[in-house]
Amino acid sequence: MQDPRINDKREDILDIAERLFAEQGFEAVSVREISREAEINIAMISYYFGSKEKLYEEIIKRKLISYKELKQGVNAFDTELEKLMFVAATVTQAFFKNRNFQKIIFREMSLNQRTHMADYLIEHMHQNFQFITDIVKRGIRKKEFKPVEVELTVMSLFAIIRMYTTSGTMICKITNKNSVEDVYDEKQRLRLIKFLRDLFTAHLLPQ
Amino acid sequence: MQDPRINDKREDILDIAERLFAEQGFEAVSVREISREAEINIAMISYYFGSKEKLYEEIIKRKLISYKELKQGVNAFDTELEKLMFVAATVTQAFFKNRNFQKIIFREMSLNQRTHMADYLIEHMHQNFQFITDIVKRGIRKKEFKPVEVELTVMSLFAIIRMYTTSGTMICKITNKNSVEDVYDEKQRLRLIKFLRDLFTAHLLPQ
DNA sequence: CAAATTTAATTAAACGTTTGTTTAATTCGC
DNA sequence: GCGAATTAAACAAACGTTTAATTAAATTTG
Repeated sequence: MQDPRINDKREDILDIAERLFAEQGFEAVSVREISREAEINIAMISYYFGSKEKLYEEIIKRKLISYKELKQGVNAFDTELEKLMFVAATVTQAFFKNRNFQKIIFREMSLNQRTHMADYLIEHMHQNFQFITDIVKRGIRKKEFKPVEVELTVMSLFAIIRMYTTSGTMICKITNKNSVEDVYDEKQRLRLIKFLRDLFTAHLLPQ
Repeated sequence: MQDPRINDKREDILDIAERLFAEQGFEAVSVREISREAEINIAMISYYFGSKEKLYEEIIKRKLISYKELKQGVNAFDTELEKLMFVAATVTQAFFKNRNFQKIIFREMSLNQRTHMADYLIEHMHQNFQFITDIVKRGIRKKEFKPVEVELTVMSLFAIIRMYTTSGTMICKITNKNSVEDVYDEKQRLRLIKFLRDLFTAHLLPQ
């Protein structure tokens, strides 16, 4: 908490390294490449973060969503469907905003490397899951929802948002967009949210 | 095509390397680890495959589904919904059977490494996408389906199967299974297929 | 306030490992 | 005894990290 510019520089390194890790994966990115891109001496990475792996862990932990606001946010809604749709919109927004980060997270969770990190992420994800699962279960109990497969339903919600978020080049090709950026503009975000609303409304509501 | 045992040994190496690449990612696996696990001399990898990267490419290309059978298979069905469900079941089966392979594929597609390989995979995936997209479009034209967002619908189908296939430890935890293997037994496969049927039936059919 | 001193930030160079690949010698099957 | 399969050893290059020296900034002192 000294010179604020020092923390700025630290944040710069974190941002640049995050991008590189998202593009290439942890092992494929060398500390030399990070230092080159961030225009710092290679020794500064050990100096700031201790090691390449600790830098990686800091990148991950700094952005893990605190679902506190989300949990408070849902209270504003009456029906479980509206709560669920609020969650879908919030998660979509967060994923759109931090696409590089999400790439790292989901790649890390699919690896058997750095198992303590994977365990940590799975535990975090599990809690979010549980929170949304409870909404759906409550909806079923109140007969607002059909008696669907709860776990698969919630998993599907994440799966769709995740795939859209992390498969930019693929979706770019499918939807005949010129640039990957076009896949993630405001219009497309709202389009995805509307789609999720339609899909899960048909799936959950009776008739 | 000489001594069949030689090809067996080659296949062994491909299988073992596939597992390692799926677990750890391309860069994290060393040729020494592959040779140790396969109980061969390290030089044999260059001897058989030329290089680590060519070994990797061979692992990928040998299992890319030929969608010929799939395209012929759908002809046995009358309605577009039944065709789509046949595709869903077939893809699920294939993904369940080759989980390690699918992990590699989707990780590779999310990386900006080995861009020619990623481009190749995206092109392949695009064709499969197109095939399924056509089914949905035909269903809409015939008024068998509601006028849904076609691309997002097809993407969702893949997204769900993919997430289920590649997030074993996660799903294991959510569903309170003891072992990851339990997530991928016959019963669970049928459960997932039934879920997909319910979800997309509600999404696609009028009312 | 300026000089002296301490602390922090930054650097170039070197460290010991590990990497993928190659070489040259040897073993094997026919 | 000849060609293919297999081996141990060596290769240069790249890796993450550390060192020791230097510059910059902050603090203390007279």
